Amino acid sequence: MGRKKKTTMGKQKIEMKKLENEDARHVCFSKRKAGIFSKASELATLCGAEITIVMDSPAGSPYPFGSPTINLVVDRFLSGGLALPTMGTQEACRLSLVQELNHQCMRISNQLDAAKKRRTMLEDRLKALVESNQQVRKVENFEELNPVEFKEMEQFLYGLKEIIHFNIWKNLSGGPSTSNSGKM
Amino acid sequence: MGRKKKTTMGKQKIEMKKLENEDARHVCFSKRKAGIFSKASELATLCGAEITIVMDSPAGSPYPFGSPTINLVVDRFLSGGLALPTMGTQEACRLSLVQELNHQCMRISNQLDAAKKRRTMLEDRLKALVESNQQVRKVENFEELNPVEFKEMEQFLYGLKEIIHFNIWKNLSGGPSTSNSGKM
DNA sequence: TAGACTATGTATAACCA
DNA sequence: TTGGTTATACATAGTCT
Repeated sequence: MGRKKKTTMGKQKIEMKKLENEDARHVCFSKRKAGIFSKASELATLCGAEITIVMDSPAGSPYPFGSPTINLVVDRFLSGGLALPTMGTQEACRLSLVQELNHQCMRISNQLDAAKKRRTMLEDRLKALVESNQQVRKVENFEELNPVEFKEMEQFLYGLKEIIHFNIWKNLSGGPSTSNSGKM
Repeated sequence: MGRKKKTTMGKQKIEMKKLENEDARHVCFSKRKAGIFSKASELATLCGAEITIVMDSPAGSPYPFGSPTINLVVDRFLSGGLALPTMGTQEACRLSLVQELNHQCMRISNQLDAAKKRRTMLEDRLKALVESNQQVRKVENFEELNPVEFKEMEQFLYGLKEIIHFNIWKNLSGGPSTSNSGKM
Protein backbone atom coordinates (compact mmCIF):
# COMPACT_ATOMS: atom_id res chain seq x y z
CA MET A 1 0.00 0.00 0.00
CA GLY A 2 1.19 3.53 0.63
CA ARG A 3 4.15 2.15 2.60
CA LYS A 4 6.96 4.70 2.34
CA LYS A 5 10.11 3.09 0.98
CA LYS A 6 13.34 3.86 2.73
CA THR A 7 15.72 5.07 0.07
CA THR A 8 19.42 4.23 0.26
CA MET A 9 22.36 5.34 -1.80
CA GLY A 10 22.37 2.32 -4.06
CA LYS A 11 25.53 0.98 -5.63
CA GLN A 12 28.27 3.50 -6.14
CA LYS A 13 31.27 3.18 -8.40
CA ILE A 14 34.41 2.41 -6.48
CA GLU A 15 38.05 2.84 -7.26
CA MET A 16 39.90 -0.36 -8.03
CA LYS A 17 42.45 -0.34 -5.26
CA LYS A 18 42.85 -2.10 -1.97
CA LEU A 19 40.12 -1.15 0.47
CA GLU A 20 41.70 0.55 3.41
CA ASN A 21 38.94 -0.11 5.92
CA GLU A 22 39.32 -3.60 7.29
CA ASP A 23 35.65 -4.27 7.90
CA ALA A 24 34.73 -3.08 4.41
CA ARG A 25 37.42 -5.37 3.04
CA HIS A 26 35.99 -8.39 4.81
CA VAL A 27 32.43 -7.62 3.76
CA CYS A 28 33.51 -7.02 0.20
CA PHE A 29 35.44 -10.28 0.13
CA SER A 30 32.54 -12.24 1.53
CA LYS A 31 30.01 -10.82 -0.91
CA ARG A 32 32.16 -10.96 -4.01
CA LYS A 33 33.40 -14.43 -3.16
CA ALA A 34 29.79 -15.59 -3.09
CA GLY A 35 29.21 -13.85 -6.40
CA ILE A 36 32.19 -15.48 -8.07
CA PHE A 37 31.34 -18.93 -6.71
CA SER A 38 27.82 -18.45 -8.01
CA LYS A 39 29.10 -17.42 -11.43
CA ALA A 40 31.46 -20.37 -11.48
CA SER A 41 28.65 -22.72 -10.60
CA GLU A 42 26.53 -21.30 -13.41
CA LEU A 43 29.35 -21.62 -15.90
CA ALA A 44 29.89 -25.23 -14.89
CA THR A 45 26.21 -25.96 -15.40
CA LEU A 46 25.78 -24.05 -18.65
CA CYS A 47 28.93 -25.28 -20.36
CA GLY A 48 29.70 -28.55 -18.61
CA ALA A 49 33.04 -27.11 -17.56
CA GLU A 50 35.12 -28.34 -14.66
CA ILE A 51 36.13 -25.52 -12.35
CA THR A 52 38.26 -25.35 -9.25
CA ILE A 53 38.87 -22.26 -7.20
CA VAL A 54 40.77 -21.55 -4.04
CA MET A 55 40.60 -18.13 -2.43
CA ASP A 56 42.50 -16.87 0.56
CA SER A 57 40.55 -14.30 2.49
CA PRO A 58 42.32 -11.14 3.60
CA ALA A 59 42.45 -12.75 7.04
CA GLY A 60 44.28 -15.76 5.56
CA SER A 61 41.49 -18.34 5.62
CA PRO A 62 41.26 -20.53 2.54
CA TYR A 63 37.93 -20.95 0.75
CA PRO A 64 37.84 -23.77 -1.78
CA PHE A 65 35.26 -24.24 -4.49
CA GLY A 66 34.86 -27.08 -6.95
CA SER A 67 32.39 -28.02 -9.59
CA PRO A 68 31.29 -30.71 -10.23
CA THR A 69 33.20 -31.82 -7.13
CA ILE A 70 35.53 -30.11 -4.77
CA ASN A 71 37.92 -33.04 -5.07
CA LEU A 72 38.70 -31.99 -8.60
CA VAL A 73 41.24 -29.64 -7.11
CA VAL A 74 43.15 -32.69 -6.01
CA ASP A 75 42.19 -34.98 -8.85
CA ARG A 76 43.67 -32.71 -11.49
CA PHE A 77 47.05 -33.12 -9.92
CA LEU A 78 47.18 -36.75 -10.90
CA SER A 79 45.29 -36.44 -14.12
CA GLY A 80 48.47 -35.38 -15.89
CA GLY A 81 49.77 -38.92 -15.70
CA LEU A 82 46.69 -40.93 -16.45
CA ALA A 83 44.13 -38.59 -17.80
CA LEU A 84 40.85 -39.16 -19.48
CA PRO A 85 41.25 -36.04 -21.56
CA THR A 86 37.87 -35.45 -23.09
CA MET A 87 35.63 -36.91 -20.44
CA GLY A 88 32.77 -34.56 -19.79
CA THR A 89 31.56 -33.20 -16.53
CA GLN A 90 28.36 -35.13 -16.53
CA GLU A 91 30.06 -38.50 -16.85
CA ALA A 92 32.76 -37.63 -14.35
CA CYS A 93 30.07 -36.63 -11.93
CA ARG A 94 28.57 -40.07 -11.95
CA LEU A 95 31.82 -41.93 -11.48
CA SER A 96 33.58 -42.47 -8.23
CA LEU A 97 37.31 -41.91 -8.11
CA VAL A 98 37.99 -45.63 -8.19
CA GLN A 99 35.74 -46.11 -11.13
CA GLU A 100 37.52 -43.29 -12.86
CA LEU A 101 40.84 -45.01 -12.32
CA ASN A 102 39.48 -48.21 -13.79
CA HIS A 103 38.26 -46.21 -16.70
CA GLN A 104 41.71 -44.77 -17.16
CA CYS A 105 43.14 -48.27 -17.07
CA MET A 106 41.10 -49.20 -20.09
CA ARG A 107 42.24 -46.15 -21.99
CA ILE A 108 45.87 -46.25 -21.05
CA SER A 109 47.04 -48.15 -24.09
CA ASN A 110 46.53 -44.97 -26.09
CA GLN A 111 48.93 -43.02 -23.90
CA LEU A 112 51.73 -45.47 -23.32
CA ASP A 113 54.73 -43.53 -24.53
CA ALA A 114 53.91 -40.38 -22.66
CA ALA A 115 52.98 -42.35 -19.57
CA LYS A 116 56.28 -44.20 -19.55
CA LYS A 117 58.29 -41.02 -19.73
CA ARG A 118 56.29 -39.42 -16.98
CA ARG A 119 56.59 -42.46 -14.79
CA THR A 120 60.37 -42.60 -15.15
CA MET A 121 60.62 -38.91 -14.41
CA LEU A 122 58.43 -39.22 -11.35
CA GLU A 123 60.46 -42.09 -10.02
CA ASP A 124 63.76 -40.31 -10.51
CA ARG A 125 62.47 -37.21 -8.88
CA LEU A 126 61.01 -39.13 -6.01
CA LYS A 127 64.28 -40.96 -5.41
CA ALA A 128 66.22 -37.70 -5.40
CA LEU A 129 63.65 -36.34 -3.03
CA VAL A 130 63.99 -39.20 -0.60
CA GLU A 131 67.76 -38.87 -0.59
CA SER A 132 67.60 -35.24 0.34
CA ASN A 133 64.92 -36.13 2.84
CA GLN A 134 67.37 -38.52 4.53
CA GLN A 135 69.64 -35.60 5.20
CA VAL A 136 66.85 -33.58 6.65
CA ARG A 137 65.82 -36.37 8.96
CA LYS A 138 69.14 -36.19 10.79
CA VAL A 139 67.80 -33.10 12.47
CA GLU A 140 65.77 -34.27 15.40
CA ASN A 141 64.23 -31.03 16.50
CA PHE A 142 62.78 -28.54 14.16
CA GLU A 143 63.68 -25.85 16.62
CA GLU A 144 67.34 -26.55 16.07
CA LEU A 145 67.36 -26.13 12.32
CA ASN A 146 70.21 -23.83 11.47
CA PRO A 147 70.30 -21.91 8.21
CA VAL A 148 72.09 -24.72 6.38
CA GLU A 149 69.71 -27.36 7.61
CA PHE A 150 66.78 -25.18 6.78
CA LYS A 151 68.21 -24.92 3.30
CA GLU A 152 67.96 -28.69 3.09
CA MET A 153 64.37 -28.62 4.19
CA GLU A 154 63.82 -25.99 1.60
CA GLN A 155 65.35 -28.23 -1.04
CA PHE A 156 63.08 -31.05 0.05
CA LEU A 157 60.05 -28.87 -0.31
CA TYR A 158 61.24 -27.59 -3.63
CA GLY A 159 61.59 -31.15 -4.83
CA LEU A 160 58.09 -31.99 -3.79
CA LYS A 161 56.97 -28.86 -5.47
CA GLU A 162 58.63 -29.89 -8.71
CA ILE A 163 56.73 -33.14 -8.78
CA ILE A 164 53.51 -31.30 -8.27
CA HIS A 165 54.46 -28.59 -10.70
CA PHE A 166 55.28 -31.20 -13.27
CA ASN A 167 51.93 -32.85 -12.92
CA ILE A 168 49.92 -29.69 -13.12
CA TRP A 169 51.51 -27.59 -15.76
CA LYS A 170 52.77 -30.25 -18.11
CA ASN A 171 49.57 -30.08 -20.07
CA LEU A 172 49.05 -26.41 -19.57
CA SER A 173 52.28 -25.07 -21.01
CA GLY A 174 51.07 -25.83 -24.50
CA GLY A 175 47.51 -24.97 -23.64
CA PRO A 176 45.26 -22.40 -25.22
CA SER A 177 45.81 -19.54 -22.83
CA THR A 178 47.31 -18.52 -19.53
CA SER A 179 45.92 -15.69 -17.48
CA ASN A 180 47.38 -14.02 -14.47
CA SER A 181 47.46 -10.63 -12.92
CA GLY A 182 50.93 -9.86 -11.72
CA LYS A 183 54.23 -11.61 -12.24
CA MET A 184 54.66 -15.22 -13.25
CA MET B 1 23.09 13.03 -34.50
CA GLY B 2 19.94 11.62 -35.93
CA ARG B 3 21.75 8.30 -36.33
CA LYS B 4 19.18 5.50 -36.15
CA LYS B 5 20.17 2.96 -33.51
CA LYS B 6 20.06 -0.69 -34.49
CA THR B 7 17.97 -2.34 -31.83
CA THR B 8 18.79 -5.83 -30.61
CA MET B 9 17.05 -8.08 -28.16
CA GLY B 10 19.40 -7.26 -25.33
CA LYS B 11 20.10 -9.72 -22.57
CA GLN B 12 17.45 -12.34 -22.09
CA LYS B 13 16.95 -14.55 -19.10
CA ILE B 14 18.20 -18.04 -19.74
CA GLU B 15 17.41 -21.32 -18.08
CA MET B 16 20.19 -22.71 -15.91
CA LYS B 17 20.90 -25.95 -17.70
CA LYS B 18 23.56 -27.15 -20.08
CA LEU B 19 23.46 -25.29 -23.39
CA GLU B 20 22.65 -27.76 -26.12
CA ASN B 21 24.12 -25.80 -29.00
CA GLU B 22 27.83 -26.38 -29.13
CA ASP B 23 28.77 -23.00 -30.55
CA ALA B 24 26.67 -21.19 -28.00
CA ARG B 25 28.34 -23.24 -25.31
CA HIS B 26 31.80 -22.23 -26.46
CA VAL B 27 30.89 -18.57 -26.75
CA CYS B 28 29.25 -18.62 -23.37
CA PHE B 29 32.26 -20.30 -21.80
CA SER B 30 34.69 -17.86 -23.34
CA LYS B 31 32.76 -14.77 -22.29
CA ARG B 32 31.82 -15.91 -18.81
CA LYS B 33 35.32 -17.18 -18.17
CA ALA B 34 36.59 -13.69 -18.97
CA GLY B 35 33.97 -12.26 -16.64
CA ILE B 36 34.92 -14.52 -13.77
CA PHE B 37 38.64 -13.96 -14.23
CA SER B 38 37.94 -10.25 -14.25
CA LYS B 39 35.90 -10.49 -11.06
CA ALA B 40 38.60 -12.58 -9.45
CA SER B 41 41.22 -10.03 -10.39
CA GLU B 42 39.12 -7.24 -8.90
CA LEU B 43 38.57 -9.18 -5.70
CA ALA B 44 42.29 -9.80 -5.39
CA THR B 45 42.97 -6.11 -5.80
CA LEU B 46 40.19 -4.83 -3.54
CA CYS B 47 40.73 -7.27 -0.71
CA GLY B 48 44.33 -8.38 -1.10
CA ALA B 49 43.12 -11.94 -1.49
CA GLU B 50 45.07 -14.72 -3.12
CA ILE B 51 43.05 -16.51 -5.75
CA THR B 52 43.73 -19.47 -7.97
CA ILE B 53 41.35 -20.84 -10.58
CA VAL B 54 41.53 -23.64 -13.08
CA MET B 55 38.76 -24.10 -15.60
CA ASP B 56 38.39 -26.88 -18.12
CA SER B 57 36.61 -25.69 -21.21
CA PRO B 58 33.82 -27.86 -22.64
CA ALA B 59 36.39 -28.95 -25.23
CA GLY B 60 38.71 -30.11 -22.44
CA SER B 61 41.33 -27.37 -22.56
CA PRO B 62 42.52 -26.09 -19.19
CA TYR B 63 42.54 -22.38 -18.46
CA PRO B 64 44.46 -21.41 -15.32
CA PHE B 65 44.23 -18.11 -13.51
CA GLY B 66 46.20 -16.85 -10.55
CA SER B 67 46.39 -13.65 -8.64
CA PRO B 68 48.81 -12.25 -7.60
CA THR B 69 50.71 -14.95 -9.49
CA ILE B 70 49.69 -17.99 -11.42
CA ASN B 71 52.27 -19.98 -9.51
CA LEU B 72 50.11 -19.67 -6.42
CA VAL B 73 48.24 -22.70 -7.68
CA VAL B 74 51.40 -24.65 -7.04
CA ASP B 75 52.67 -22.63 -4.11
CA ARG B 76 49.61 -23.34 -1.98
CA PHE B 77 50.43 -27.00 -2.09
CA LEU B 78 53.45 -26.40 0.02
CA SER B 79 52.09 -23.55 2.02
CA GLY B 80 50.38 -26.00 4.36
CA GLY B 81 53.78 -26.81 5.82
CA LEU B 82 55.41 -23.45 5.90
CA ALA B 83 52.78 -20.83 5.39
CA LEU B 84 52.88 -17.10 5.78
CA PRO B 85 49.27 -16.89 6.81
CA THR B 86 48.49 -13.22 6.84
CA MET B 87 50.79 -11.92 4.17
CA GLY B 88 48.89 -9.64 1.84
CA THR B 89 48.72 -9.74 -1.89
CA GLN B 90 50.65 -6.54 -2.42
CA GLU B 91 53.63 -7.72 -0.47
CA ALA B 92 53.59 -11.19 -1.99
CA CYS B 93 53.55 -9.60 -5.39
CA ARG B 94 56.86 -7.94 -4.79
CA LEU B 95 58.63 -10.99 -3.45
CA SER B 96 60.18 -13.73 -5.48
CA LEU B 97 59.51 -17.31 -4.47
CA VAL B 98 62.93 -17.60 -2.87
CA GLN B 99 62.39 -14.42 -0.94
CA GLU B 100 59.08 -15.75 0.22
CA LEU B 101 60.75 -18.86 1.54
CA ASN B 102 63.24 -16.76 3.44
CA HIS B 103 60.39 -14.79 4.84
CA GLN B 104 58.75 -18.00 5.97
CA CYS B 105 61.98 -19.00 7.63
CA MET B 106 61.85 -15.94 9.82
CA ARG B 107 58.28 -16.63 10.83
CA ILE B 108 58.60 -20.34 11.39
CA SER B 109 59.24 -20.14 15.09
CA ASN B 110 55.58 -19.30 15.53
CA GLN B 111 54.49 -22.51 13.91
CA LEU B 112 56.88 -25.08 15.28
CA ASP B 113 54.53 -27.64 16.74
CA ALA B 114 52.29 -27.89 13.76
CA ALA B 115 55.25 -27.92 11.44
CA LYS B 116 56.88 -30.82 13.28
CA LYS B 117 53.76 -32.94 13.06
CA ARG B 118 53.33 -32.22 9.41
CA ARG B 119 56.94 -32.98 8.67
CA THR B 120 56.82 -36.34 10.39
CA MET B 121 53.64 -37.23 8.61
CA LEU B 122 55.06 -36.25 5.26
CA GLU B 123 58.17 -38.31 5.80
CA ASP B 124 56.22 -41.40 6.80
CA ARG B 125 53.94 -41.09 3.86
CA LEU B 126 56.81 -40.52 1.52
CA LYS B 127 58.65 -43.60 2.77
CA ALA B 128 55.56 -45.73 2.35
CA LEU B 129 55.20 -44.32 -1.11
CA VAL B 130 58.73 -45.18 -2.12
CA GLU B 131 58.31 -48.72 -0.89
CA SER B 132 55.26 -49.26 -2.99
CA ASN B 133 57.07 -47.52 -5.80
CA GLN B 134 59.86 -50.13 -5.61
CA GLN B 135 57.32 -52.79 -6.35
CA VAL B 136 56.02 -50.90 -9.29
CA ARG B 137 59.49 -50.49 -10.70
CA LYS B 138 59.87 -54.23 -11.16
CA VAL B 139 57.66 -53.87 -14.17
CA GLU B 140 59.90 -52.92 -17.05
CA ASN B 141 57.31 -52.22 -19.67
CA PHE B 142 54.20 -50.31 -19.03
CA GLU B 143 52.55 -52.27 -21.81
CA GLU B 144 52.85 -55.43 -19.74
CA LEU B 145 51.09 -54.19 -16.65
CA ASN B 146 48.57 -56.81 -15.65
CA PRO B 147 45.63 -55.96 -13.45
CA VAL B 148 47.56 -56.69 -10.27
CA GLU B 149 50.51 -54.60 -11.28
CA PHE B 150 48.25 -51.83 -12.39
CA LYS B 151 46.75 -51.98 -8.95
CA GLU B 152 50.19 -51.27 -7.55
CA MET B 153 50.61 -48.31 -9.83
CA GLU B 154 47.23 -47.18 -8.70
CA GLN B 155 48.34 -47.44 -5.09
CA PHE B 156 51.41 -45.41 -5.89
CA LEU B 157 49.32 -42.70 -7.42
CA TYR B 158 46.89 -42.77 -4.55
CA GLY B 159 49.76 -42.35 -2.16
CA LEU B 160 51.03 -39.36 -4.02
CA LYS B 161 47.54 -38.03 -4.01
CA GLU B 162 47.32 -38.40 -0.28
CA ILE B 163 50.39 -36.29 0.23
CA ILE B 164 48.91 -33.63 -1.94
CA HIS B 165 45.51 -33.98 -0.39
CA PHE B 166 47.03 -33.69 3.04
CA ASN B 167 48.80 -30.47 2.17
CA ILE B 168 45.81 -28.85 0.59
CA TRP B 169 42.94 -29.75 2.79
CA LYS B 170 44.62 -30.02 6.14
CA ASN B 171 43.91 -26.41 6.87
CA LEU B 172 40.59 -26.42 5.14
CA SER B 173 38.83 -29.14 7.04
CA GLY B 174 38.56 -26.90 10.04
CA GLY B 175 38.27 -23.83 7.88
CA PRO B 176 35.49 -21.32 7.72
CA SER B 177 33.55 -22.78 4.80
CA THR B 178 33.60 -25.28 1.99
CA SER B 179 31.62 -24.78 -1.17
CA ASN B 180 30.92 -27.18 -3.96
CA SER B 181 28.18 -27.93 -6.38
CA GLY B 182 27.70 -31.64 -6.72
CA LYS B 183 29.01 -34.57 -4.76
CA MET B 184 32.05 -34.49 -2.54
C1' DT C 1 28.99 -11.41 12.14
C1' DA C 2 25.41 -12.17 9.04
C1' DG C 3 21.06 -10.82 6.61
C1' DA C 4 17.81 -7.31 4.24
C1' DC C 5 17.08 -3.37 1.21
C1' DT C 6 17.36 -0.44 -3.06
C1' DA C 7 19.49 2.36 -6.46
C1' DT C 8 22.87 1.96 -9.43
C1' DG C 9 26.86 -0.10 -11.88
C1' DT C 10 28.12 -3.97 -14.42
C1' DA C 11 27.86 -8.42 -16.95
C1' DT C 12 26.02 -10.58 -20.60
C1' DA C 13 22.34 -12.82 -24.30
C1' DA C 14 21.32 -11.97 -28.69
C1' DC C 15 22.88 -10.16 -32.74
C1' DC C 16 26.19 -8.46 -36.13
C1' DA C 17 30.90 -7.69 -38.37
C1' DT D 1 37.20 -17.41 -32.74
C1' DT D 2 37.37 -12.76 -31.27
C1' DG D 3 35.44 -8.22 -30.92
C1' DG D 4 31.54 -4.53 -30.89
C1' DT D 5 26.53 -3.02 -29.86
C1' DT D 6 22.14 -2.70 -27.30
C1' DA D 7 18.86 -3.78 -23.90
C1' DT D 8 18.12 -6.18 -20.08
C1' DA D 9 19.16 -9.17 -16.06
C1' DC D 10 21.92 -9.42 -12.36
C1' DA D 11 25.52 -8.06 -8.81
C1' DT D 12 26.64 -5.17 -5.32
C1' DA D 13 28.02 -0.48 -2.38
C1' DG D 14 26.07 1.82 1.00
C1' DT D 15 23.04 1.60 4.67
C1' DC D 16 20.27 -0.22 8.33
C1' DT D 17 18.99 -4.49 11.37
